[in-house]
Amino acid sequence: MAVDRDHVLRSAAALLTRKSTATMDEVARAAGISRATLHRHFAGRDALVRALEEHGIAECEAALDAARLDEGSASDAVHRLVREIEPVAGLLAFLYGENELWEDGGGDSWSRLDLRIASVFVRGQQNGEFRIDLSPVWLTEALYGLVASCAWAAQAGRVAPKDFTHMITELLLGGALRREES
Amino acid sequence: MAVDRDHVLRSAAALLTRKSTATMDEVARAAGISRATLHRHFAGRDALVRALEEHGIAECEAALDAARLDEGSASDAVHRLVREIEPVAGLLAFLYGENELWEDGGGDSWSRLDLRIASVFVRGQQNGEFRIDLSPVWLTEALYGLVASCAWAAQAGRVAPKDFTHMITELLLGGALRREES
DNA sequence: CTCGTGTGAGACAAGAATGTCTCACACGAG
DNA sequence: CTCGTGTGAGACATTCTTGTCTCACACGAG
Repeated sequence: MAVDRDHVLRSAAALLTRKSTATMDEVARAAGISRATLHRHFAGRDALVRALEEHGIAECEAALDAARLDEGSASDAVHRLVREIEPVAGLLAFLYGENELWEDGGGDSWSRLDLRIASVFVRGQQNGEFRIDLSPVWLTEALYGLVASCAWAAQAGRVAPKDFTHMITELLLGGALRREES
Repeated sequence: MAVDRDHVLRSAAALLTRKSTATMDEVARAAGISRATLHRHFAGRDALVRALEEHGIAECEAALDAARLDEGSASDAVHRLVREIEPVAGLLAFLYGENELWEDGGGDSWSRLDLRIASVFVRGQQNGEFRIDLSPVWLTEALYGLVASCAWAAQAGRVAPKDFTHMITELLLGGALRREES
């Protein structure tokens, strides 16, 4: 009978992404529980958002670990990264849009994630895989943006969720231009 | 002595992008006016957000007009599009993150914008400029995502605003991979 | 069955945000 | 100068949200 904390957090992220001013009552109903129960698990709105942040960070770190970013070519690493991120894309999209979190502490965790992702692009540039006129910081931000866009578009039914990895990696790595070679 | 409506809307967008739960009082102070004056110009929070949406749509339509999307190659059209969008990127980023707008009416205006942008990608695919395994819908969404990412990153000082057009168009069209040719 | 745990529903007060109002004041036009 | 307009500051009631509490009930373990 215990509430599924993970399910609550995912529902909250999905709802708050669409409607950032949603009340605790709306969050509770979206998760299929009562406001009282939501309050039993999260002291308040702040606590909920902070839990959302911590949960998102933990999931992303796990995804980065699973992606083994240091192995193989940088391109393959990006592929694995996007594939591992897909399950938590909704969470990441919410957190990425919630810029206020980055200001009041907790930014260290995000910096660490940023650094790990950016290092893949650095590696790709150093070994000649990636072009050097686009900074690793920008490529990292762009990855976030594409993941969030794809998550939102999929949630809205505008794109097929099954193409998540393909759409993001192909665009991020290869761009929209048609290539004669390869 | 009249309040600069455009300035108020831009301030509001910039603030609400960072802190979506900001109070009317905070919005007013961010714009350098009193809450009373803000209320004289926008009946309430809903009215403010709706005005923000209408203003954003109008600016984007103007940007699309100025970009002359039907002329020249599709690549050049995308370049012009991004360049014209830059001044309203902050506004667009806010509206893109505020998905709740798309649900309760007004979605028609956005659909029209979507269609105009997507048609550029359709044209590019038809004349062989763009690859056909990435749908125009996705490319449109990706463009939004990249514009929003770049606007946020620039606002946070993580990337140089002057590279706005270059970073977005190069990544969107060419991707991150290094190319031997050309 | 009986008990303990966890939940839903709802009441309640405290607090915050909103919307409206009044008043004083600065400014420009005449 | 005098007037009209638009603004800032603040008071005020209303509404919404929040946080806490109580009570009844469903469920599983024993």
